[in-house]
Amino acid sequence: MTGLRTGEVAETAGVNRETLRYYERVGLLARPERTLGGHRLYPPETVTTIRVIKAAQRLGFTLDEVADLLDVGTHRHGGTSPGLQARATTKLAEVEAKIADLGIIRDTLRAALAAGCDDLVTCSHTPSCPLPFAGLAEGNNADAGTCC
Amino acid sequence: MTGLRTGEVAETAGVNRETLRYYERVGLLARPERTLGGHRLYPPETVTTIRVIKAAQRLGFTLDEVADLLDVGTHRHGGTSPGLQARATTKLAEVEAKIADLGIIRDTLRAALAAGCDDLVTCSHTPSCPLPFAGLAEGNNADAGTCC
DNA sequence: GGTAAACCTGTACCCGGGTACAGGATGCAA
DNA sequence: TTGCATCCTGTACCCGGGTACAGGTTTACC
Repeated sequence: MTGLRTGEVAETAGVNRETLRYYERVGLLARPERTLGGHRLYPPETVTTIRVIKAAQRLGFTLDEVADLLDVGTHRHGGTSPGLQARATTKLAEVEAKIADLGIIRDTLRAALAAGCDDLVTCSHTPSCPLPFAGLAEGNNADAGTCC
Repeated sequence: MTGLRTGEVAETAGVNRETLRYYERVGLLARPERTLGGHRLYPPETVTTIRVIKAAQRLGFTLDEVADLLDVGTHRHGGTSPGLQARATTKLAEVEAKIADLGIIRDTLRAALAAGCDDLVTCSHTPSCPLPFAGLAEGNNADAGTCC
């Protein structure tokens, strides 16, 4: 009847105690044994599971996806859902897209700094402004040249 | 007593009508004039304001920050808060940090794919596994050996 | 056997950025 | 004047990922 208690697991894994309850609630952690008095007794590998969850989360997976991934690991008999390799490939594409997107944003911010923009509303009327006020088709033409 | 009505502004600016009410609620849009019956009558520049908001949002600013930026533009007399240049500099650093972070994640996913990981739980017990189950923020990149 | 720390439960709340009603009132054209 | 589109208000809900009580047990140690 050994096992780790909530506080021990939480501290070892570096998460809040409430987080353990939360993970149990949403099905990420199996319901552990209990003492006679009702206190949770976690098997030691729970700490590993939580680290796995946190690592996957850090890779960009949502908790729902992590739950699927853990299921894949534990009872992958039917093979109905794609495995980690397939999901990682998908996720990699997402991450790369996000990086590209942020690259554009970074370049835009740099351009705004270089152009000396200091007032969004003025900029939005200035044709030479690098900020992407997409589709300001009509509207009055302000002076060209230096922005804002 | 002319002006654009909610639906016109929403459609022209490409947002939901409810979003206008929401922006008004949180102080991003000034409360517009009303008809005698209580319908909102927006000045035409509201469309521009909304586009500015959306553009700033896309650059990574939160709505709170956008509100500040718009205030800076309209009554920047006291000069108590930093201007767009300063904020953009800060935001640029944040974006660059996020890009770097995602780069690590991308590399990790690639390593996991290269190593053939297909089971998180097994991986977590395998010393050669490239997945970062222990230390996350330290930027440890593993080489792709065979895993799992 | 006393006391303090740890634990239990349920419920509500937080963040940001909106969206979705329901039930009335207005605006505008025919 | 009628009919329908549009608009009004307030309130509640959504997403993800937790956090924070309050009020009551249980466990551990001395």
